[in-house]
Amino acid sequence: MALESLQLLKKIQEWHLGIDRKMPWKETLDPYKIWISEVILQQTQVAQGLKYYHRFLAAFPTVQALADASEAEVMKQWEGLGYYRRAKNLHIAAQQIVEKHQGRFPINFEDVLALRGIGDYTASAICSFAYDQPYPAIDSNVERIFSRYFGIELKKSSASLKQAIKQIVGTPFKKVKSAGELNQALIDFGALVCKSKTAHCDHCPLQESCYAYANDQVYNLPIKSAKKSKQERYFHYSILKSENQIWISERRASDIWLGLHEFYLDELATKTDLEESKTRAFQNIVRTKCFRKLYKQELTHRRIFALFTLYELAAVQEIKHGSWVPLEELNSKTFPGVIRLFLDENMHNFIC
DNA sequence: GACGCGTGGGC
DNA sequence: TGCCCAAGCGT
Repeated sequence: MALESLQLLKKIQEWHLGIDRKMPWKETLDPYKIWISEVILQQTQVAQGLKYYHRFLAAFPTVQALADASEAEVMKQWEGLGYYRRAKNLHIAAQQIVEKHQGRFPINFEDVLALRGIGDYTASAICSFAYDQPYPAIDSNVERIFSRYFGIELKKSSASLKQAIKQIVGTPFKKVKSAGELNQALIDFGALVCKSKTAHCDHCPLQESCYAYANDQVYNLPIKSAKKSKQERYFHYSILKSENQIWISERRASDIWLGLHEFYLDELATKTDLEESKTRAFQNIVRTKCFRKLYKQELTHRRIFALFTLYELAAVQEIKHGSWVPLEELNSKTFPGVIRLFLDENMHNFIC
């Protein structure tokens, strides 16, 4: 028999008393720092985000500092973390805060939710952690706990599952002492006990009343959506070099790697096309160097293959949608993983 | 509601 | 190895 929701929440809070999961953003009530941590942690593991959290706050200690920075500086701090729209949106939201809230992070839930890149989860997390407002922060950890415990057969990440959980916890959430601590307890419980792939049912305090455990459904809940096949894409990059400058452009379309830089790109239809791709006819080519290695980068829904060719040109020439930058400045630009890897391995060869 | 968006780690 | 997943959001 399942516990009443208030009892369930109290059990999880009780469990949390014995947990010591130290993280820097737990040590502060500064909504700015909490905001940055929450955005970094969107779809990102703590171990991966920790370094970026410290670096980002050192570079931009306040909302005002972030708003005043250039987009390029913000992107550079985010390089390697992925989901680059998050960085762009942080920058936009900082400017929203300066314009609409005099640079002070808003306190009202609706005002927080209105900021770019902040959805229901992040607004709830910030308002409960920083201000102790009674909003349940329903992330994938929390979905998993309730879906399993009560046997809610709804799809992971679906609005219906979130709504069902809100129904269950809405009233009890207002009765517990600290909403922030409760949200933290739920997230930690999902991350440490009711885990996705290796749940620790053996020492779970809720085992005896858990629906999924009793019915052997732990790994079937919440319902997973059907996996899509991974599409492959084939990029041939021409690195144009002249007078010790390199031509780069910024990715602007609604595509992967928004806001990151790249070299002159030809996208090809097939892997054979890429492997057999000929050198290109740029003007005034002095020398051509083909790098034979086929680079590969796995994204969640894509597999990128990339080949690189270096062209030394007699003179800098105007090419649309990009600009020439000194070779020494290349490392200060922001590149996707596969280009960064290529540069790290080959940049010393650029000196002809 | 479905899809696209990155990277690193676990098994 | 290949596949799944991780403190989601915007379109």
